Amino acid sequence: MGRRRTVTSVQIAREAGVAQSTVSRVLNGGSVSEETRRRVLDVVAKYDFQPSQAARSLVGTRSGLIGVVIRDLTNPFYPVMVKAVERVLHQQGLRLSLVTDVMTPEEGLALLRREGVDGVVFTSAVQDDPLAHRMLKHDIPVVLCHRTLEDFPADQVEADNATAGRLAADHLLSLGHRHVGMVCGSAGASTAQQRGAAFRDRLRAHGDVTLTEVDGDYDYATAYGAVRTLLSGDRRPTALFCHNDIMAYAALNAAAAAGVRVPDELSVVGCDDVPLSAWERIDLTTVRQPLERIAQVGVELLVQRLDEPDLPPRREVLPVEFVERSTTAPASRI
Amino acid sequence: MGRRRTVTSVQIAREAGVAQSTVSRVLNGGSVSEETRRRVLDVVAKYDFQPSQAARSLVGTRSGLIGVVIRDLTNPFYPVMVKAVERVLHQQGLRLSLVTDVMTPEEGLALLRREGVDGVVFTSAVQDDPLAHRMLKHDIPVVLCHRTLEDFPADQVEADNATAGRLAADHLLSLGHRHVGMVCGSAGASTAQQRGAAFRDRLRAHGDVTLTEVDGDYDYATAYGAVRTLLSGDRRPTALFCHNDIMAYAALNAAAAAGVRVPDELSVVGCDDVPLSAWERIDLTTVRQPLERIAQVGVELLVQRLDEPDLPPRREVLPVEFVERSTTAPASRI
DNA sequence: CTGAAAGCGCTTACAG
DNA sequence: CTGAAAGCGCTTACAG
Repeated sequence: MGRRRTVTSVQIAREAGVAQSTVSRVLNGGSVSEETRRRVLDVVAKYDFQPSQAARSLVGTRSGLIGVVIRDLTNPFYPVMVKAVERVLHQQGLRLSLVTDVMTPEEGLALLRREGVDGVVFTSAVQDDPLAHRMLKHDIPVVLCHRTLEDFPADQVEADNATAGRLAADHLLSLGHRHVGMVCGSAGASTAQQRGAAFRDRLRAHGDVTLTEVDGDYDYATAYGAVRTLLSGDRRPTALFCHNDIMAYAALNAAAAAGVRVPDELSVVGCDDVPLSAWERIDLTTVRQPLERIAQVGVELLVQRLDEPDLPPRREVLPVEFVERSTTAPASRI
Repeated sequence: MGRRRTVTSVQIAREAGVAQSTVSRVLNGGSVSEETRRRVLDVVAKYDFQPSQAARSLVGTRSGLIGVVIRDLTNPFYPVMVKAVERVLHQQGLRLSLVTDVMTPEEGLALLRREGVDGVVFTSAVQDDPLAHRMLKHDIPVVLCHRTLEDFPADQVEADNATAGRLAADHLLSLGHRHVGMVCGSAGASTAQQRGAAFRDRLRAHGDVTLTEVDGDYDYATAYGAVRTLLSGDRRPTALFCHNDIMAYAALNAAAAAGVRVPDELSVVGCDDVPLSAWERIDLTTVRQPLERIAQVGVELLVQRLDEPDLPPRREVLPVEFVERSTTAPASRI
């Protein structure tokens, strides 16, 4: 109880025999004589003085805090994303304020505003995203990473999801699959829309292919259930395109539970290429998304915007890459 | 550029026709007449006013921020831990400030001090942990979750790791394994020490068993390499106890890469029981650690200590549970 | 119950 | 180059 005794710049100043404003100038790179600087820094070092971030952001124009909005941290996709974002932020001297699904969007918005974040990185925006629109309304810079929104006046970075869907379709078609299933991501997610549309178009253009779509909501349990149902039906597909890796893992596991052999009886293609996918026990054929790059470009766009708020909104689309592993095989094997 | 125009309590006060201190009282539950309260809350609602956290923590005695120190977020163990901690903190109205391996311990310490965290949750302390000791020296309350330290005057919560090691040993012994390998966690980690010692003791007590130990450093890549080497040697063990699940996955994958069949040629036991372990493609025999409980008890201990800093340090040990799945089998099968 | 005032620890013009 | 002073947006005694 009572406040912890912390050294302040006033005490540093007193001990160094200078004004408090001089300490501030030394720490923030103002013009100070070499001797004064040395004297102050000695005292700073002696106490390992750290200026209060609260005081700084109260008086300054920046808090140095960036909100990072994700969904479920236990979905293997997000740790990779958060880590990449965190790394870039840290290089820029910025701190991260995490908003996840342990709170409601309203609570998240309130927290981010109270904390006075300089900007927000969204990684899982959905159409009509309540949080994203309201941040913008509050005049807080926003960048959409990974998932994007139509007619949303903010910077956006995404993978070339249309190509991802097309590559997946071409691969399965070339293996001779003619009865195909698609495990879709959340309806409001741009990634699901783009990947799904491109995949669908490609099959349609090819002709002579049956496509069955089920909803996996980008969620392991949902996808697991959907695939089990799909596999127990009488018109079982010979191949599955899943809109992300986590749902592909669900498909792999559901197939195992149903006694359906992969890839002999069922081919599975994912999307993202999370590190797990390269494990021998998984070894998932998938489309790699440049996650590190997306995070890096996203944070860079945001940081630029902090300096120039009136820049027109920019959109970056980053290339994907097909990664063939062992969960796909020719349809003829059956 | 220029500060964003944010509504402040002064403006709320002006519009409600009261003093600024009255707004503060309404928001913090001071004594205010029903009518005044209503008038203020109307204006607060109109602007969706959020009091500045920076100002609050500058003047108040608490920042409401709790540091959470982990290592690598992409190790599947930590997202589960962080999520559990975050959930409990959020229930308590506290915010989390994440420190990971994207920064050095020194940088982490500096950040946590600048931010004025009320306390810190450590999830991966090691003996002589530089950060943990220095936090305490700076008089900041600390709780050690999951991993603990000898002679460290702070609250600590951990699983019953000795029992975990014993259960793993008993299981493998009862299956008839007499040439056993152990993939150890980081030398400085209490979990590795306790699990390792109990496992070792049990084998020694049984007698007639060869134990080969390798270092996996609680790291996927390190464990993978160590197991590959172990499996290519001439005295290949028939069973492996890995000090955590992530290293067990590495063992499973290394075995697959080496063409060693699990469980027929090699039994593998992990420790932790992360959600991944239940996947059909993994289906790992392991010892479950009550992660949610550890997080919850840890945060509770910390929150109590914020109110009563002079409480003697407490230590909680939570029970583990053996989970038999399909990565273990009798040694006689070979 | 309510208001005026002090003060938290800084940054940033403003003088000198 | 350096110091004195204002002020960021709150909470918390202190009067009334």
